[in-house]
Amino acid sequence: MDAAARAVAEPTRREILHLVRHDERTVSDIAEHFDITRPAISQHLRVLADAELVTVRNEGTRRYYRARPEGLAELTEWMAGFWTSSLRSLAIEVEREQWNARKQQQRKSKK
Amino acid sequence: MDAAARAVAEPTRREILHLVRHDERTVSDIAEHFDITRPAISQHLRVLADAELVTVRNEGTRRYYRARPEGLAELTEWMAGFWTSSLRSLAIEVEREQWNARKQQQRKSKK
DNA sequence: TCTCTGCGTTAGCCACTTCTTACGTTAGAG
DNA sequence: CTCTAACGTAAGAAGTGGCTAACGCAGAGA
Repeated sequence: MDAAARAVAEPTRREILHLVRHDERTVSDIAEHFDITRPAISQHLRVLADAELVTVRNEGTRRYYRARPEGLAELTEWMAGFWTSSLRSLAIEVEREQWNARKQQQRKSKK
Repeated sequence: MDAAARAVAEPTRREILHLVRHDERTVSDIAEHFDITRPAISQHLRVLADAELVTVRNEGTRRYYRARPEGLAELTEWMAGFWTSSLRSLAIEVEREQWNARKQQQRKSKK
């Protein structure tokens, strides 16, 4: 969750998420919408992928990125539940689990 | 909006927000919960205040900080509205449930 | 008045982030 | 096999962010 929050904090990454929120796009396609170079976009996509906010599909030499709805839903839900004390421990636990899951490079079962 | 997203990206600031989410607290009071110095807390509070996520009340030499619910609500709503309409309504539903739970001041765990 | 408390601000340092340039890799075309 | 397109990655520069130490300032009390 910490990774997702930091990923969304970047304006460029938010624009990228908005671009791939419905359709999948290649890296070059995404890069055309910005003034920065393609490698910079690749690095942003890596951050988004580590935060599990996007998924990738390989097709030949091309890589199609797409927003991962579950990750975004988790982030939104965490945001909404930030205020209630009853959900505090839950949020912390989820954050810890996802941190461990990321370190172990394994997929976590979603709610 | 951009300021709010950046403010929440910091773990320390999220903890601060959590501390003042219900009761107002002084800077020294907040600083006692962390290992960092009081000026560092002041700087974090300034970021949160600039993002309009907290409000201040002066009383003598003391400054009481408190979370500003509207600020977080805007952030949550923006997050929810970032994607598809289906996810949006889901997130709003969750938010409404938790708002009701908070109003009831009950400690029961909710979904 | 003088002193103390509570807090904000500044300067400087260190760590992290973001970007570009250059290079390495893989898959398909010819 | 050679060439090219579409990537990822490494390395370094430049910028940003968070922290501490030191200082400044206003309010309360003796």
